[in-house]
Amino acid sequence: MAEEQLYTVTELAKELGMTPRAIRFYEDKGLIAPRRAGANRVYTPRDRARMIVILRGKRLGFSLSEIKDYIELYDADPTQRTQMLMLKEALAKRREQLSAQRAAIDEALSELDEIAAQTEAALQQTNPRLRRAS
Amino acid sequence: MAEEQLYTVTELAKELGMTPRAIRFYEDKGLIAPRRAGANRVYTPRDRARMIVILRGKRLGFSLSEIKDYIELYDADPTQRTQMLMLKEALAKRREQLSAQRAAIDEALSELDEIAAQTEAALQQTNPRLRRAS
DNA sequence: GACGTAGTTGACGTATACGTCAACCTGCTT
DNA sequence: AAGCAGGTTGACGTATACGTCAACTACGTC
Repeated sequence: MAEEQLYTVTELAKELGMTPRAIRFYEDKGLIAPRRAGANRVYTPRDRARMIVILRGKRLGFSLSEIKDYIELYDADPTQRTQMLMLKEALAKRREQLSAQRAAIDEALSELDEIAAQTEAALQQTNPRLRRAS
Repeated sequence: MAEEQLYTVTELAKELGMTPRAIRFYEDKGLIAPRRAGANRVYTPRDRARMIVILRGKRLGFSLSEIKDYIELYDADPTQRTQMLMLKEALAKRREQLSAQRAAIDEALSELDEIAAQTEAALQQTNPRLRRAS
């Protein structure tokens, strides 16, 4: 049996580029439940993998409670079709949201450019060098 | 002299698709300061125009305090070059942020699609119809 | 045995943009 | 006079994801 690497909160946090506080917070929210050595949290590679999944969820813009829901489904049975289908649906939904956000940003960008152009034009009017040059 | 249209909070709110509470909130934050008739707020077309500028700022993703700052600059003197230049800079900066957000969303989208593909593949494995068909 | 390091819990703070009361005032109408 | 619509302020609540602090415990060391 290969010895499993074990981590403390601080170690795991450092490895994953997060703070111990955040990890404990996720535990409070029921996203992860490490074993204990006395009162101290002890994380296994499995826990580490789980944290990575959580972080990926965050990157994708899911809220902690959404992440929790999907992790729980997965915990129940990773091979269940129903759960896969739900995941697919959730992904599609999130895709929609992201696309919408993207579109909103694009709109904001063009409105912003418009304003910038107007500002630029106004600047030309008052530009001391150009006032005579034109 | 044409009679200036005057609005109550509720009227202005309705016209601009917002709530009276929001308008009062902006006032608290120093973004707008309507006249009063006794204790009641009275908005002029100028105030209305100002609110529209505020709303545009929000659409562009500026925070209320940022909006306040730029409105104040504009109040000081709308034709000052310096202020125009500062505005231009702020717009450019915001443009950066938005582009970055857009890029982040694009990344999230492809990561999401990747996961969806994996999920799909896993589904194929367990799909009762396809298990024999293939 | 005092000390430093690390860990624990619980409580409170932070930021943003309002929503939701509650209690009160006011003018106008019936 | 009574009532209603609509306005006012102030205080507290909401949601999210932690940060910060305080007070305490446990462990190994010198």
